[in-house]
Amino acid sequence: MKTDKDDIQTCGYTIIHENVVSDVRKKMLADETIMSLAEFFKVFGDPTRLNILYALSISEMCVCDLAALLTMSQSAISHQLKVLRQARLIKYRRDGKVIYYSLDDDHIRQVFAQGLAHVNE
Amino acid sequence: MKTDKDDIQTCGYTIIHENVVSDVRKKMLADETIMSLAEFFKVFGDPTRLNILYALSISEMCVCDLAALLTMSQSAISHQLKVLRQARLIKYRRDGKVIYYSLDDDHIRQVFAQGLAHVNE
DNA sequence: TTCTCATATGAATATATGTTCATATGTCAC
DNA sequence: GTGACATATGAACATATATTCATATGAGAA
Repeated sequence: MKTDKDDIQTCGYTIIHENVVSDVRKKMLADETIMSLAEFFKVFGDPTRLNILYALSISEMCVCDLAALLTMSQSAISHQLKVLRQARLIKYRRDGKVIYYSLDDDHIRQVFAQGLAHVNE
Repeated sequence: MKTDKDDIQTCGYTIIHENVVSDVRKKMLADETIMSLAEFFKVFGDPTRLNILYALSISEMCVCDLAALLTMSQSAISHQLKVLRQARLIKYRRDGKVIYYSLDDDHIRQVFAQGLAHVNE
């Protein structure tokens, strides 16, 4: 029967605390869950998208309004809106030629709040 | 005195709803705040860092333990730990040759919870 | 239909980012 | 001091990503 010592190499994978590692391993999140979480937070990791989300948390807006507000090209805004749509964070409605975007997730404001709590600590 | 119509061009910056835009503009976050927020969330936007943070939310761990747990190189883990340190999300203590990392932010678990709420909806 | 305008999207480009590899640092044991 | 080991770090590389540019789509007006 092998002892702990036998497993210790150069830290190619020295498990210094086997019990801790195996214990934590049991409680880790599933890979897909981690992946989904990372995708979710990645969306918040860009200033443009944060600005869009924050603006939409104040009022429904059309693409042109957002472009004017953020002084960015319509194309850039549209591309980011697509990302936000795919993340199921925003929804839209069409009125003639104009498309109005708004938030489609209840957690967004809370996520903002928690981020701000960290930033303003 | 110019009317709204005068401002409408090709949408190079057509402000379709001037009142909405000026109204929202007043309530927007400061640029630095948005930047800090983006930096904060960007840290959560990577599976490796999420795994590390989640593991540390269960137990304090050393670098080798984390490498073994996540089946990644010590170097890769160290680099990500540096990112997490710079984001002030983790702290460490030294015990001989071993360095133990742990969470250094109370919001982390809540941020996880909110992310999971979105993912599991 | 044809024109205009609001929006969407594909391709290209520049920049950011995660991992690896090699090496450096720091601590303990001898 | 020297050697072993845990960790840190700089450079290189490959991949991801945000914006721009050009163009396409879709809807109302004439």
